[in-house]
Amino acid sequence: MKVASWNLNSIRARLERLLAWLAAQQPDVVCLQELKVADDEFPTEAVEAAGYHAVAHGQRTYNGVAILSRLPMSDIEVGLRDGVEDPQARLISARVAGIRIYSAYFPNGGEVGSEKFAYKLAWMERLRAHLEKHASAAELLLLCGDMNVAPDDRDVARPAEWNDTVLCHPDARAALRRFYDQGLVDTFRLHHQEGGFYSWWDYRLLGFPKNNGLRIDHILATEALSKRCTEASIDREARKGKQPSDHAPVVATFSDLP
DNA sequence: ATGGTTGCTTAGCAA
Repeated sequence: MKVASWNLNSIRARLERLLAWLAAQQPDVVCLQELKVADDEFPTEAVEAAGYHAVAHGQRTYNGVAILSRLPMSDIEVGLRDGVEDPQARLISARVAGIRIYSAYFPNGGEVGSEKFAYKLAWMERLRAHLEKHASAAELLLLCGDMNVAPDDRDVARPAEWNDTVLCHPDARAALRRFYDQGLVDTFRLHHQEGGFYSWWDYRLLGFPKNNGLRIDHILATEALSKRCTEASIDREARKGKQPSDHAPVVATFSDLP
């Protein structure tokens, strides 16, 4: 089973790119983030014509997450459902072939010390608590998404420029490590201990031509699933060309699954 | 370098 995660930065602006990528790469499951459309504007027909079921949790202008799957999905869950009043559409999950798969768009966090940064850290802790409650260590589970955290300096082209930002701040990295401590494995790191691989390049800094990138999009797997992860990669090619998303798709392949 | 670009929505916000 080939699973991907991709922050599209608007599914409306990126639909043709998405369809071309699905046709070329043939993933079985794709977790999407930053749809920026309400559910009634999600391009369900185009995705189904490409051979994928789709479930989405969107909102107008901001955020929005979805899962595309060639296999049927069941037990759809939307949001954190922890009693906190939160209108931001950042989480959806579905069961596919016996695996619970989450598509998550972690808050960016704005500036260190801001309200947004506090919300980011709180949201990460809410998600961790949700997984602790709903996902046992033995369960087959994937947490995929734009996590807006580069795990360590290997994942940052220019650490000195980024270490004081919300993407690399020690508190953000510590919050991400708590997912690892809970038994989730970074599938990309599993196969690539060396640095120099990135999934996001800032439009503003002209980051892609300078390769001033960070690895902030991740596919985390429970230990049982991680043992079946045969390869992991980042499709840097998909960041090239006209009107790209600022993110590249990240991919992980699992054996002994449909 | 407190810069720069992109998308959504329509001048300003978010990333």
